[in-house]
Amino acid sequence: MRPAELYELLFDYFGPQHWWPGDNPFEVAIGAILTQNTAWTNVERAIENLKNANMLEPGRIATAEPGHIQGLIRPSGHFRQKTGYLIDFCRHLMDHHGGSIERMLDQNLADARKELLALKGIGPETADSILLYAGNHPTFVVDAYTIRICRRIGILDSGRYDEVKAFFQDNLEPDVQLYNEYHALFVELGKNYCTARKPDCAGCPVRGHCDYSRTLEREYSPPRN
DNA sequence: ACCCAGGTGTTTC
DNA sequence: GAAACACATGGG
Repeated sequence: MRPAELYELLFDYFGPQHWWPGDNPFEVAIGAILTQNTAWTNVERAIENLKNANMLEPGRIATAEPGHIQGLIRPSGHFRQKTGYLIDFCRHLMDHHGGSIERMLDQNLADARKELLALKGIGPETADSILLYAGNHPTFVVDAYTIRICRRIGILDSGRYDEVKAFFQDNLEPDVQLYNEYHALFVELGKNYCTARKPDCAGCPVRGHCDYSRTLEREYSPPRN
């Protein structure tokens, strides 16, 4: 099965996903950091707390007391670590882009990506999420679901981020809306069917294409706690 | 009481 | 390089 066929299958089954939830590019970026290894419902609480405290602004977070931010984003988990990430990110925006994430992302894709990856707490997936969902750049987002599902289906063997990303970008047109839906559909499929360590194939839209039993012994899982 | 969640950084072979 | 571990809350 090719990437374009898989997309069609998933889209026909799940429909449009309307990602990314968020009122503006800055909120999307904050959400991308907060959702690292964390359920989205917990991130919603954290973002709501930031809004209610009138702290969802680059200038506010950049100069905030860490303890203040920690208390607000506590529900999203890893809250001390993520507080540092948020403050560093916002200071960078203030120091280099006048506090405007739009300005930061309004440059060519490669340069913007490199700049994001240089920040502490922003790895490849978070960088690509921000570029795609906040900056409308055509960059394919890879996550643990993407890797696990592709290996089970057997359309891909590598578990390395850059190789998986390249596989999709080499086999699809660089289309922002396509990449947007595709990643969201992988997450939806992963949450509902291709769960970690369990087949759970009843009703799965890729049932019949899946090679779970063969790949079980070298199943991909994210880092354990 | 487990296991997991829209990862990343650090340490250690 | 690649594994292994820390980071942490909330839901199933």
